[in-house]
Amino acid sequence: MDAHDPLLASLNPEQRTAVLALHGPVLMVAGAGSGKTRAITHRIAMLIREGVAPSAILAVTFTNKAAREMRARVEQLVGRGGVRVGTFHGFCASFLREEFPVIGRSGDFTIYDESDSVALMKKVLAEMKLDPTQNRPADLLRSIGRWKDKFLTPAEAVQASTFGSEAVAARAYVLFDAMMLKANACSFDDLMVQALRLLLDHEVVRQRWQRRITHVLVDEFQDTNPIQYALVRTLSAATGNLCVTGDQDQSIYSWRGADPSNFDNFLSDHPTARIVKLEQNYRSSANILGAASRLIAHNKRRIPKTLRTEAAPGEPVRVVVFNDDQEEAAAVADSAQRAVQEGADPNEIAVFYRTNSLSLPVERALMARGVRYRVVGGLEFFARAEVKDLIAWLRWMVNRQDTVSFERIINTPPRGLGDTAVERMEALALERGMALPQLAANAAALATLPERTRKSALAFCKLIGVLEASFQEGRGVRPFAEELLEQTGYSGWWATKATKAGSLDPFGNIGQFLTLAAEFDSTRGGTLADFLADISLLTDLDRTVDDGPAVNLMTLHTSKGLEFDHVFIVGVDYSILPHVWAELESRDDEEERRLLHVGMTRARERLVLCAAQLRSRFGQTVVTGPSALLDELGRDGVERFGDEAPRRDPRPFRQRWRDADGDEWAGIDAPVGDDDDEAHPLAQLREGSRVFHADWGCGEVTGLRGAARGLDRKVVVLFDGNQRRTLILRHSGLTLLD
DNA sequence: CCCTGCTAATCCACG
DNA sequence: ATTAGCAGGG
Repeated sequence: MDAHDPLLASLNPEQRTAVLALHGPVLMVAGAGSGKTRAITHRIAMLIREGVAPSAILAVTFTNKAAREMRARVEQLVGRGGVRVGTFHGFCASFLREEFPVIGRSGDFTIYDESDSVALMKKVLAEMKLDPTQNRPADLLRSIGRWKDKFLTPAEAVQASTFGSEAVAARAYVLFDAMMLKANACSFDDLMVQALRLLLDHEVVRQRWQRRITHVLVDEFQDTNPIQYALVRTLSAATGNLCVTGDQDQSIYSWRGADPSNFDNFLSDHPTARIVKLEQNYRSSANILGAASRLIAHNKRRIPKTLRTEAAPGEPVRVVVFNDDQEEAAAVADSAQRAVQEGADPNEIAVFYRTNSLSLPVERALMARGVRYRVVGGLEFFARAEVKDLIAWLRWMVNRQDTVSFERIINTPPRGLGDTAVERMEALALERGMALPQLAANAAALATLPERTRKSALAFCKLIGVLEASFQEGRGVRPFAEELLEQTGYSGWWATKATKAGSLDPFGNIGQFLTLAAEFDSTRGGTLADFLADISLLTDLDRTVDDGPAVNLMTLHTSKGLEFDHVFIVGVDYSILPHVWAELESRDDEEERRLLHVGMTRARERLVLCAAQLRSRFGQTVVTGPSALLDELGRDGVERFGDEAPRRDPRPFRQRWRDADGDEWAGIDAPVGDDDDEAHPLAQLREGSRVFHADWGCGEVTGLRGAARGLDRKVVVLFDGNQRRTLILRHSGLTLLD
């Protein structure tokens, strides 16, 4: 091959092999920072140069962001677009929008996110007459999700589950899916389940897509679940042109059904597959790579792999243990600020953490120093009430069967159609054999309602008429959204409400949403349904416009696939990493180790790992201390500060205890026997007792709360001077005055 | 029917 | 520490 070929010149021999293996099954094992994206994009460019139509190439990435980057790089290489690059969810959504009519469903379905699904699950529970506190909707949805990951139908799940809570979940699954169908909605899991079912059950569809797509590439293959693998396997079955890329050491999504044994399945399904290994690391300093490699070597179930580097050792990896999370946050913020002052690009600085809640102290510390930052990922924006309201209105305009959205908007803003009114309308709808939304849009049918309800319902009905009249496809999403905000009276209502709640900029999020709509109108364009399908699959990560230089904050999971010059990882604490819940789910620590490994290998030049002895949790301070994983980094090229303390004994942090009354509660230590506590002077404290506190003075106990017993209860005190405080009795420092 | 104030639950990760 | 959900008064 020609070494001067621009598509090959910049590649090492391993990468060239990957690029040149154009047809047939290929497994690319690519360690962190080994130039995998480069190999994939050059491979796509090569395919196009060899005459494959761009639209016949499907590249599946893990995030929208990765998809955008890959698309841009391919376009830059070949000078033209058209390659199908997207996430599994994105591909399936557009597939279903086109193919649902084959089975008589509308392509204008609504994609339900987690909170929408919870709302629907609550209706399911109501129908089943189950108590939502006993059967938590989110738990049921998780069970259903696991069945869906395994491609089990509701009927099959019922058959497979005889045991108590599992049987309840299976019955909920049956009803939930029926209601989803009625609402013409799909959950994130459904997108893949329905797409695969269509492909498998309908030969016409299958052949259409197998002809349409001749080459399939999958990135982050270690994080695919069985359904996703079945999807790409089916799509590529006719040609066998399936190229998967991944690294088992970066498998961090087993909790959503990802199955690393897909690697083995791929090889047994494709015996002729070519295996290419990329083991040259181009990203990190030798010290960073060394520490990360020593860490991951502690995993037992792993094919040993060694990443090479030609980089200099660089500065040492630093491990710092602080007294508490405040100190930790302050130190990280100081260090980031100093780096910026010394000329570093803030965009090249990142702070990672295991759980989203850990971002808060860091955010405050950065804010206090005036350092600009952005929180990457998450759903904060799309979870805002006003954004959800507006989306619900738009959704319902497209899909009148969407009950979850309907119930959100029927009385938003308030128009006298509260719970009782809606119940009455539901009853009437049932009587008339109509769907509720249908009824709401039908003036004649509403005539029999009681005076007040009827008036409100008719007004709503009229409003729908006005909105329908002003809705014209092609005029753009933004103008319609603006009109909707006015016609429904939402703008005025929200302004008063938000101002009362103390918001300085009540239209901030709505404005951002409108900008998003305007962007859609001016770039991609399309119907309102297209727009809704797009934004349903977006996270805040994708909404981030170029907002200038800022330090990046994100979870370790979100960091996958990214790289930064400076990386700080906070909260490498006992009970946080490995996270205790991972233990409770009887998952071993290997995935948690991989998670830290992923975070570490994002760093190019500078890596700092932080832990704290004390950390605030639910507003209270708990003892944590450095994680045992920090011992596995070795000494070579690693500098430690404040990390001499012995590790805590590995007792699960969230140990469950049962008290004398049989009530279960969670805590660090075993409950102190009631016998000991009985003797304590505060044990006599009752509602109405007079008490004294060193900081707050005298006061009166107005209540005792919480599931705990004895001195572990919370006590509410109204101090003289009208200050109300809630304290844990044992640590309250109160003196009983009576 | 709407608003207020109190209570209980929350925080493991993602599209 | 924050917030969603609920009971009781206007």
